[in-house]
Amino acid sequence: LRDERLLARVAHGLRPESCVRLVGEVALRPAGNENPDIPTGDVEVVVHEAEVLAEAAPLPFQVDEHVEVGEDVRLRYRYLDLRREGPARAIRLRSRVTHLIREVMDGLGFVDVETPYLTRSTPEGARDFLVPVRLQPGMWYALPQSPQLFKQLLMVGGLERYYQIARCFRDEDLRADRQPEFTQLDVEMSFVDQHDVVAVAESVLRRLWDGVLGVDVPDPLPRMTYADAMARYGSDKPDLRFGCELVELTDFFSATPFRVFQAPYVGAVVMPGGAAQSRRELDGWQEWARARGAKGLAYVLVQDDGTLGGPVARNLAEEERTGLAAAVGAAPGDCVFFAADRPGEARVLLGAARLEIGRRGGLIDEGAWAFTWVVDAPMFEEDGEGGWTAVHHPFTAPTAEWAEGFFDDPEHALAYAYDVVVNGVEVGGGSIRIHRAEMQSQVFDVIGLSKEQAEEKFGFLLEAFRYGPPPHGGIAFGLDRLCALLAGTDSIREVIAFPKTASGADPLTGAPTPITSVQRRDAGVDARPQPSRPGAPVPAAPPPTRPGGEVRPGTSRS
RNA sequence: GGUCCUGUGGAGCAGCGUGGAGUGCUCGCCACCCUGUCAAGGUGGAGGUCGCGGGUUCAAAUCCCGUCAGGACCGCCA
Repeated sequence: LRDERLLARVAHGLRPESCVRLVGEVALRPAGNENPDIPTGDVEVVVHEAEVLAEAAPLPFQVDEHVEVGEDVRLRYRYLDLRREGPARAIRLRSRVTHLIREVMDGLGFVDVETPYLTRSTPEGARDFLVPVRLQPGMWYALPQSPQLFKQLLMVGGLERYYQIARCFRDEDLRADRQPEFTQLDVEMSFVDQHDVVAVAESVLRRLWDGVLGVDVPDPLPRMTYADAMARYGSDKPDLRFGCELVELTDFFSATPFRVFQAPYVGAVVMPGGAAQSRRELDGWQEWARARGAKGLAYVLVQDDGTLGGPVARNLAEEERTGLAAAVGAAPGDCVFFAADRPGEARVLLGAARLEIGRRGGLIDEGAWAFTWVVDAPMFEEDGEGGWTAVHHPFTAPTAEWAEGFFDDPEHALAYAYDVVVNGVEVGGGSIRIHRAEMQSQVFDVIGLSKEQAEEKFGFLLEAFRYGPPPHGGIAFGLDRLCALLAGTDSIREVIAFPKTASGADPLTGAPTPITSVQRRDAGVDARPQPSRPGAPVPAAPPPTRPGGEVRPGTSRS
């Protein structure tokens, strides 16, 4: 269209978000018409030709940074949402991240290998997503929870340095930081110890934070032991952007008359200025604690004159009241929260309280980056039925100190297992693997896995390990969590192009959907597997073990 | 499996505690007017089974029970 009046009419009738082709001259705006709020605010286009390539229907929501839109509507029309500046930036940031990762890994001589997405179910750990196999009615693939076993096979295969940006699938409940399919940067290396893996991981993090944010990451990153993290922060992924460390008071209260504090462990965390809270707020903490399965959250208020207030104070002995503030490092005006229980449970509760104190009190420096490694994780934990289960996975090697002793003292045995934590978010985790058969069978013994059961689950890996496997170890990063951190968002949905909602649905496509009876028949969903088929044992009920993988998901455990 | 929050024209909210006419706000949409505009301005208009089902009541968006959907968390998630 060249006629000026027609041009004006076309332009006038256009809705926002229509797709147009314009021909004209770019010119500086006349004085006074500049708009400093937009990138193109200094120039304008004097149009002399216009064509509507595709008109936009009235929009379900305004594609406009100034309007808040609910997430369900955004995801239903994600293609419109992605036209907005924030969402578009998050997706482009992710592309930048994967690019930088490939640069680093390639530069370090790593080989990018794709492992199968249609693979074998391992009946423990997270639930598998299952895929029926038309060619073998009644038989099922599982989508991988991680490429863990394949990457170890690649080490046996002599690849030496493997990485992959791999999709992983876990059929568990969703969270702000958990999707049923998510992406891992998966890494495995041969002839290495923990320091080598840590060094590679740090170069990835360093490049990402520098390349995306221009932020220098400390070199090397700080480390703390798992035991330290639990004792000081009540978490295996401590947020180190603020203090408020846990204080153990078991000895302090060793002779207490207060029955509640006559427990294997008593600890406290101080809320600065917390004595000014209203009764309603203090009651709110009780509700908060009960929502996490605790009986409550005992507290005392340190009053301005140094005496103690609150319902717990009068239950304490005289010398406990006078010495308490000093023992926990509380000042007048502070509130002290207590937990008395078995150490694990109490510390987790105090750790959660600490985070809540940080959030409510505005103690967290939002501009800060607090990195740390958490190392020397325990090898085993109680399975709740009188036995032991692997904390990380059953191929995780004990530390040198525990190489001989782990079998006799599984409770205290430590592993070459390491997590990297950023601002309280576990972004990666890995371990050095066992590559010697004798040690491996000892571990299986500890977790109560018979030779036959081990054979059935991991036979192919154990067989591979008969042929001279190199010592190896690795790590995996949660790519979605890395991107969310770099993008400054709490939800990984923001850095996933088409994420799923809490019920596992995709509001855009409507997935999942029922299938037709024809699809059902073709897929062999209801067919019974042929028991005689070779290599297809009908799985027996699994013993309570938790085999391996990495990037333990977000929530803390005792 | 559990706890909590939310659900009101197309979008975002208020109204709900203490029941009384689908009431209100911001934006969008439609028409017209105006206009060197860029989150334009003016006038007028359309658009809602208050998520759904049941109950209590003379009367329910509001109170109760159930259910569905979304969100946060616990469990779960090697």
